[in-house]
Amino acid sequence: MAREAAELPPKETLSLWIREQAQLKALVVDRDTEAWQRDPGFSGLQRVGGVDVSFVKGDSVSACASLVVLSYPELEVVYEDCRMVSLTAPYVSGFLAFREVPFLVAAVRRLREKEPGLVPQVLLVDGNGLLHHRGFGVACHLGVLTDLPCIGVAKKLLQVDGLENNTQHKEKIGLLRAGGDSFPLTGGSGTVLGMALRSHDHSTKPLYVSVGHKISLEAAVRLTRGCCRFRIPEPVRQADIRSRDYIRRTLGAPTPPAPGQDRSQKVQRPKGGSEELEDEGRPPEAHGQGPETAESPRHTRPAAASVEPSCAQ
DNA sequence: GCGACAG
DNA sequence: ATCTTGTCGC
Repeated sequence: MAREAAELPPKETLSLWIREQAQLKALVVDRDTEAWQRDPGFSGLQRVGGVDVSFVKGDSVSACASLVVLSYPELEVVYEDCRMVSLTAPYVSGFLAFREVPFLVAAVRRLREKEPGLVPQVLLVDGNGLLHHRGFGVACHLGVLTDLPCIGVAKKLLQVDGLENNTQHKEKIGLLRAGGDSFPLTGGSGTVLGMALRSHDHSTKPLYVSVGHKISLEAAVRLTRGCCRFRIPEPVRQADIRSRDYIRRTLGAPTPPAPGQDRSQKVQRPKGGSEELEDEGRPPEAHGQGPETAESPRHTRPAAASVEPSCAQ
């Protein structure tokens, strides 16, 4: 039952969110902190993570949050965690993290508990880092809350601080000749907020890379490039593919019955009729079931009186 | 009224 | 984010 789109938050909520972003932003580290980041070939880097959230078609609440870990430099998936979640916050440009990040933090926590040896050394995040209205995009947010190095990888330019996807910008894109070519995205303040990167020889549309946490912009761009078999970096791409697949497999049985819990969430299975093309009857497996929900409405809780990272490495 | 708007 | 399979091209 597709719940209705969450309404735009009241302005008090937005001001709380802005305050929380400002407090957490003070904790961002925008330089290399790990030895492998300085190495030309990233020697010492073995695991790169990717996160993504995919949505159910007619439903603005149900989604699948996924975390994958790939080996480096082989870029083979060595860990996958997909989980259905119930989003509470609506999408508001500039506040993406408040919608998605609680579930991504939870995924990282599960990984730390179950497979500490597979915790990634860096996370590629679908969205921006410092390239953001207030310099604190989802990649920064997730980085601070997990204390993991994070890179923001956006597919579209966030037009902020004077940055515009205008004719001049498109001209610069046209000058990107080969995979790895890039140019800086300089905000009105003169600060370099990120880089436009041609991630692949056969890709015209650039990626917009920015620092999330505990990595320099130079290393962030170089690593993003090093993760691209196609336009989208493999960790993010795999997280996206697998979360979508998970949703497809879950659609036929939206409410996985947890043993011992007969919370009848009324979900009508497709009737005998030819309502829908069924996938191969693949029972929900591997990971936990039951939509999880972000704890109590964020907007009712006072902004972080304490701004400590919830997970320390 | 019109344009902008990461995912 | 999502709506959508096959098809054309390198």
